This record gives sequence, C-alpha cells and structure tokens, in this order.
Amino acid sequence: MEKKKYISMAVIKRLPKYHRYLRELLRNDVDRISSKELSEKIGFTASQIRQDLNNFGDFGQQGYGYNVRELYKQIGIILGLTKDYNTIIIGAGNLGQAIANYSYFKSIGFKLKAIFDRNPKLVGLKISDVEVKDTDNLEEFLKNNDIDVGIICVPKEHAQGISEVLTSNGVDGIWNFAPIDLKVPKNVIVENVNLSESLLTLSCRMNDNLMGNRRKVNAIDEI
Amino acid sequence: MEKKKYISMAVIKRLPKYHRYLRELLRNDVDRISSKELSEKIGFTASQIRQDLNNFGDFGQQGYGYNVRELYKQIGIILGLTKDYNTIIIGAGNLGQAIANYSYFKSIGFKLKAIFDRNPKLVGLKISDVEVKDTDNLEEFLKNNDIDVGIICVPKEHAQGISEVLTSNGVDGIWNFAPIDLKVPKNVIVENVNLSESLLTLSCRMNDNLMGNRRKVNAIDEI
DNA sequence: TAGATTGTTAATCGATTAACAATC
DNA sequence: TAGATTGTTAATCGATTAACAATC
Repeated sequence: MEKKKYISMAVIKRLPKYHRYLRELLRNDVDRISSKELSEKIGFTASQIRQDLNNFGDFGQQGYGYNVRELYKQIGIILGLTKDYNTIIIGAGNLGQAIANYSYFKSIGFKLKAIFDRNPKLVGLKISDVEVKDTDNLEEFLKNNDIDVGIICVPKEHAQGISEVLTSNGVDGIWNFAPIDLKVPKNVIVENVNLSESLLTLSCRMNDNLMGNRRKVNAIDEI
Repeated sequence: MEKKKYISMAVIKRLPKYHRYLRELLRNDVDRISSKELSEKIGFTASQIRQDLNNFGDFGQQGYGYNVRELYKQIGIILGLTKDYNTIIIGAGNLGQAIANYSYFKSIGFKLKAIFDRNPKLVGLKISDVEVKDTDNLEEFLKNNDIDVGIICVPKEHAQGISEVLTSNGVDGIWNFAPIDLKVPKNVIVENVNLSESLLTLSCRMNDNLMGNRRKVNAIDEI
C-alpha cells in the first residue's frame, strides 16, 4: 500500500517563510512553538499552519506543539538544503555581479562554479573569487562540468538561447532574471524573478489604493 | 446606483504579463486578437482571459476579439503607467546599483531622485546620473521632497528602521528587497522581491522533481 | 488527571473553467 | 445572414478556515 500526497505550489511557496521564521526562533533559543503562537508571528492562520506541516508527516505533538529545532531541520530537508548545487551565472552585468556577491546563496548550498559574459572587458575579471569566462565557452564548460543550476542574467533577447544551451547540457534548474517566459523541457524547473512584473504590480496596487479603495475599482460611476 | 468590483490579487498579478504579451503583439503589428489566440501565446485559458479583462470594463467585441492597441493602453492605465512616481533607493550596494542602472524602471515612470548609503566610500559617487547621499540625510531629504516610492536595498537588520523613516515621511509605496516582512501602516503598499525565498523555492521544486514525482511526495513508503 | 494542542474531517470561500446566449 | 467571439452565468475545482475528536 502506498500513500502519496501532492504538495501544492501554494504550500511550497510558503515553506521558505516557515524556514525563515523558525531560524529566527532558534536564534532566540525558543525550543517549542504552537501553531497558534507561530500564527501570530508569521501571519498565516493556525489552521493553515497545521494543514501545511501535515503534508510532510507528523512533526507536532498534541498538547505540546512543535519542536522548533526539529521542524526547522525537517523543512530544511524538504527545501533541499542538504544538497549542493553546482551553479553558474550567465551575464556578469550589474545584476549578475550582485548575485555572485550574494553570500546567502552560497550558504544554502549553491556553489558558484563560473560566470559567463560576452563582453571582452569583463572576461578574465574575478567576481567573488570566480573568474568571468567568455560565453563562447559555455557549451564546452557544461560538457566538462556537472552543472545543476544556471542563473540567467542576460538581456531578454539572449535568454531563450542561453536556456537551450543549458538544458541540452544537463542543467535541470534555472533561476531566470530575464523578463521573459522561457520554454524548457518539462523536467527542467524554472524559477523566475521578474523585476518588471514586480514593479508593475507595485504601481498597480499603489494606483488601486490611491483610488481610495484598496483592491476595489469603480466599474461604473455613481449615478 | 453604484457598481464596484474587487480586483483580486490573482488578477493583479497577471496584468503585467498581459501587458508584456500585448506589447510584443503591437511590436509585431498585430491589430486584433481573440481570447483563444492570446491563450495559446500566454498560457492562460481563454475563459480566464475573458474573465480577467471583464473586471475592468468591456474591451472586447463579440465576433472580433480585442483591439491590441486599445487593450494595451487600457491595461497600462490600470497598471498606473500614466503616472510618475518620485523614487529613491536606500542602499547603494551591488543590488541598489543594479536597480539604479535598470532602465526599464525609468521607462515606466519611476523617476530616481536620490540614492542613499551609510558607507562614506559610496557617498558622493554618481550612479546612473544620481548622486549617492548619506543615509543620515534621508529624513531631511524626505521632508523637502515629495517622494512616492522607496526602494529598500539595505541589509535586513536596517530594513524595518528605514521603512519607518520612509512611511512617516509620506512615502506610500515600498519596493522591498530585504528578506524580511516589513511592518507598515495599512495605507502603505509593500511589494517584496525576496531572492532568498525565490532560491529556496527553486531548490525545493528541484528536489521534489528529482524524487521522480513532480510535486508529489512519498509520505509512506510502499509496503 | 486536566489542559493544551495537534491531526484531520467537514464547511466555506474564492478562483478557474465550462457553457452558451447575446451580438458584432 | 452565417460565423466568430465576447460577456456572463453556472459548475467545478482547489485552497483556506472552522471544528473537534484524539492524544500527549
């Protein structure tokens, strides 16, 4: 007999937040927490917290709550933090450099193996101890190294092409910063960070708010 | 008589994508499009597209479809692109600089008025034609200038403090890159770009996928 | 034991999809 | 007019919340 549970994207998207709040609790030497207390901190309902955590097994104990250290560890495992990912960045512009220097990213197991750029002025530079290579050598590099994740920081015109080079050479995760919807084989995971969309959302919500009705729009004016 | 419609966050989050695909169509001189054709490009169902667009008024025409130029313009208005926002960046590290140099951001009406940083080595530098000022002068600057939006690119320890200075001096939109949930007055709109959460989501989804079951988890092993 | 709090089922809410009459 | 396609209502699906028996 076999029991499988589908984990919905809604739940997956909440896990990093649980992880962050639990780390905070650990840092403050909190040993245990109830769904109710966690609810007050994190802003999800206690009911939702119990539902979410129950997707993964029984972490809690009736009458007691959850053991913070244990729960933090388990969510870390679910998030894949026990694994390392060999990672490269393609595009060494401002954003690529910012990400290369972003230390959290290394701390959770993303090992930066190389950075690529087309610009001859950047090739040869060291960013965060990693040398910038010419994008012409990307395919060869992928064939000789076991790379798991590619971070796409190139202009949108080149993003689809780069993603094809990546996915046809064994990369199965893409962190995509180009404002475009990549077409990839279905076994490849793409996580988008779309700054344009985020900014437009801010603009829309501010506007909406300024109309005096948060999330409300006058479809027809008062007669 | 008055008719009001609440626009759900689910709809708002899709609007930037409509905007992007419509711009693409315009660039390719497409005059009109049906919900069915748009569905094939954008990946939402035709039914959802019609539902979404209908929140804002009747843009379509039976038997014809939607006028691309008109629809693009209207969605631009809903997204607030007809307005300008006086904007400042706080934190001139890698990320702050990347954003300052991000031209799209200017093109949709976010006017960069100043950049602030605590680091004396950065103060006085020009980034994207805008001078970096000392964060000590932030409050005074806000009192003398009508700033709508603050972009927070400081380390998470300082983010809440900065957000309080911003919101108590008239800023009503925050684009927050610090990996923390800001507490703000309820009339203030916060749009988060949480790179840590995005990366953990990637890691989680890859892991999930690697178990052979996309979005499926073995809760109990086969007996 | 009594009190607390989970795990889990049932109820509710909201978002997506289907269907089709209205109409261009 | 006939064909196409919207606008909109109804049906379905999925996610969130409520409730409470199980149990630590």
